[in-house]
Amino acid sequence: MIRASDADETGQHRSLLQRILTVIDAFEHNEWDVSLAELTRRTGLPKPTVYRIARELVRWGALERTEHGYQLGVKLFMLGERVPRQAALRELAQPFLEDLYEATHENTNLGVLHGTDVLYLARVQGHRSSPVVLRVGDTLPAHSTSIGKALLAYARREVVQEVIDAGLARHTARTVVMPGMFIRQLQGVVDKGYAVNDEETHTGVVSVAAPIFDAHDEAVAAISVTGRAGRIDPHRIAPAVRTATLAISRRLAGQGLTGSHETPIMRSASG
Amino acid sequence: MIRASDADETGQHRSLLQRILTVIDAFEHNEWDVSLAELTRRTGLPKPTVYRIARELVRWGALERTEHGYQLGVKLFMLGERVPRQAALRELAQPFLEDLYEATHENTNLGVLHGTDVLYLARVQGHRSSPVVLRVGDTLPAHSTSIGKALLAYARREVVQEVIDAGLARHTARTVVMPGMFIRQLQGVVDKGYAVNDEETHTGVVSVAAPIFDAHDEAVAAISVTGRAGRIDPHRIAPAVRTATLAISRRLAGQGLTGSHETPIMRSASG
DNA sequence: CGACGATATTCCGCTGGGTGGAACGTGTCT
DNA sequence: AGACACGTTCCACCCAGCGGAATATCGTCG
Repeated sequence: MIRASDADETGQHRSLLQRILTVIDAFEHNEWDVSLAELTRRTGLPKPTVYRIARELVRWGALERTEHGYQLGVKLFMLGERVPRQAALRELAQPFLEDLYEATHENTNLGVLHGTDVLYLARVQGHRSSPVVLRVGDTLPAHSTSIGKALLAYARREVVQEVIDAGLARHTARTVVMPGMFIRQLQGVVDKGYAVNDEETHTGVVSVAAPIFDAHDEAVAAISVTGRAGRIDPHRIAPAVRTATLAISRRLAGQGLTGSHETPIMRSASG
Repeated sequence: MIRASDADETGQHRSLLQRILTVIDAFEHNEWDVSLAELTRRTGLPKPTVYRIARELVRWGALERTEHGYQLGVKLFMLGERVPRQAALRELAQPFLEDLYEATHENTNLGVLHGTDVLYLARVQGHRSSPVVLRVGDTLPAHSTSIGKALLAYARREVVQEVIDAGLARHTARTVVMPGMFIRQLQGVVDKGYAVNDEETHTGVVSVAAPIFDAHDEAVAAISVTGRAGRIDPHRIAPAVRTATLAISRRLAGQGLTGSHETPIMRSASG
């Protein structure tokens, strides 16, 4: 049996740190009142243990007490905003997202690759936005989003292979699920300079994305505009998206923001 | 002496949990390459301890390895976006922030009270924004910001007293530092329905804010528009801000979002 | 080139912080 | 009142975590 004796798989939590993280991880998106008993159930940890950990986390601010339980605390929000790469990209891209929104009045998004998914870092959302519930911090499969395709088109082969190996899961009738077709699409993205999502994630929703390059010409993020099929024409909007991403790329290169690590942008004055 | 015998003050870290949090807390805003030695210094913890904790946190994703050290990891960003109250308010307010930005082309902000400070939850920032560096997740003293005054004007007496007790620190020549004057200003806010910051935080920067009320008529957040003094007239913009906050308040009440705790907004379908 | 200083990483025997089963207190059903 | 579920406290056991010290690694001097 390959099954190691560690016996984590099912939720064996050796170290305290593991347990703490398990507790925090037990909270789903936007849950506002998880009881201690519920946490005990989800984590599989003994009740007193969860109780103590939760109490300490509350003291720190990572959790907050609610009427009948706990919720994630404001401290985590503040910490999340400190994460350097995310913060830097967001800050740089935001004005351009605004421009795009103002020009199109459709949702505009900023996303990066995170494994085989797209992680959304920022989003400009108006009143009559598309029906899709998509929050900053959420992830979607890379192969069925315009941002994902825009990034994969310029990514290393292994990354693309990883996505294909993970399986091109079908979400709608139009989702591209054949590896050959998918790779051909990515080549098309390089040719045109932008990627289109034609109802491949949600029926009735289309989007167009273009990549942002850093100083090393690596595609580190992408911007997309999303809207209802029929109401917007991705190919007509594409030039605007490209204009924005080119501008951002230029700034990024100027500031020296590099690839996945080492982010010398906005370093403190001590440098 | 009030000083408890706990002996935390200087950095006595009894429990492992304390230590972990100390390590995470050691990261400042947007730091992208903190060495292990530096963390050791900041936390005051033994080197091997910091090393082990950092390694585990990297495994989990709360930290990431960089060329010569660590930075806060994407996992924290994702967690931060899960925090229910912040996420709910942001999502609700964002379209209106966009409206205000489009109408004024000045920075628009969403903030809440956090102790005696204002915590900024969202921000719409254009190209020719004011010179003030203000990031989402940052805090500023409540008494010298328009959002802070808008919220304090409707807050309970104790909260206002707390701010005054903390000291009305002077930031510019125009900062209101006299308690009596300050309280009179807050009464003026209630009369007019909006609060103005007239170069009280940064010279040359003015702003105007109005509060957002929940179903219990508690002021839970506020929206502001910020711009260079002379270029914008707070009193002229105020009606637009108020229109936005009234609309948000109505939606908030409709969804039943309540005060500081228990946030039934967007609860999962199980409810 | 070798010595030095600063850093990252590993080692290992000791110990006290964390553990979790059990008991207790409280609120809410039928 | 009894039954149940939940939050909270207790306490004796014990192993996870500790941290001083040793080792490895790197860059930078004289």
